[in-house]
Amino acid sequence: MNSEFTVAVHSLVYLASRPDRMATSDAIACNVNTHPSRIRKVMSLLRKKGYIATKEGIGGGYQLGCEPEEATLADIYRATSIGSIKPSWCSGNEQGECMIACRMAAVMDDIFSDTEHKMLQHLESMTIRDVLVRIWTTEKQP
Amino acid sequence: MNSEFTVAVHSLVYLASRPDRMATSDAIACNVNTHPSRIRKVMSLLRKKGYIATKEGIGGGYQLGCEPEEATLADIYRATSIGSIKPSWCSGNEQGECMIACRMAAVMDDIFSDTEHKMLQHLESMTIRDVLVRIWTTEKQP
DNA sequence: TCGTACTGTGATTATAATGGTTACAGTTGT
DNA sequence: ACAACTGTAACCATTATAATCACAGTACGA
Repeated sequence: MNSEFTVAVHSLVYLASRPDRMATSDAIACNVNTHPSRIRKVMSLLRKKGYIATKEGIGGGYQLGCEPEEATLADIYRATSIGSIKPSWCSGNEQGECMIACRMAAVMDDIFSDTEHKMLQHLESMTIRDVLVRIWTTEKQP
Repeated sequence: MNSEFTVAVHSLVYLASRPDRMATSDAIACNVNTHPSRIRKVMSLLRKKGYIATKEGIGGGYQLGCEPEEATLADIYRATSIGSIKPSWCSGNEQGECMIACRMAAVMDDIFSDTEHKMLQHLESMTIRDVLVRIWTTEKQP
């Protein structure tokens, strides 16, 4: 899982928590604890999938483009991190003679793909609203 | 998922494919396509969990310490990659005033932990033997 | 018992991935 | 026109990853 997912979920939860469901990249970045430019990049991904509406120019910023109880973590994962379960390094050698060396990468690909699918099924069960509720009900660590 | 998992699975499948279920780190490294030293490090993790027996000295090497149909990918994941689903970067600020900034990291930790658990349930259903069979039955890409 | 072929592990280096930062063009309300 | 925003690309710093090196320890066999 890459950290764009974390940034995306945090940003959406933050927006969902605001009365007008709006904020600038500066305000979000400050809450997420990263750079506004990074927020804008992630928001750009979310906008393409309709989870965010943007308003440029003065008084602009980002607004939630969906209901918090409708956006699932699976949606967010698909928008920001699809494929990230698979490590970039691959074993074996496609051109070799040995069947194992030659086919392992493809078999592992399938396994990662199946595993990601299972993971998505799980993420499907959690929404942005659920995350917000978890925050409200989690005891602050002493 | 980190690539130690890939190395571990590949190595075990390779061993399982050999008549005597033995090989040196050099032979495994050559098949996996990495450095023998890396293989030895991963084998070290697997040995601690009993999936591998090692024999030092001349004529030594690694031998499968389990039945291929008993070692699940979940076992291998636990031995090599536990926790790797969680990105190293965390959002928010634990010391802050804002509930969201303050608690998001902990909530995301829980989510990652639950998700990893689901992933393990899935990996539980596949064994080293299954991976070997997949390799034997997968058509080589043209 | 010495030499060779192994493993075990720490240290170092090279490379790739990640996150932070800057820069600047485009947009919009005042 | 200008100030306050977003959109994106480019670049730099840091971190993570994989490769490599180094060398001590072990075991077999001549």
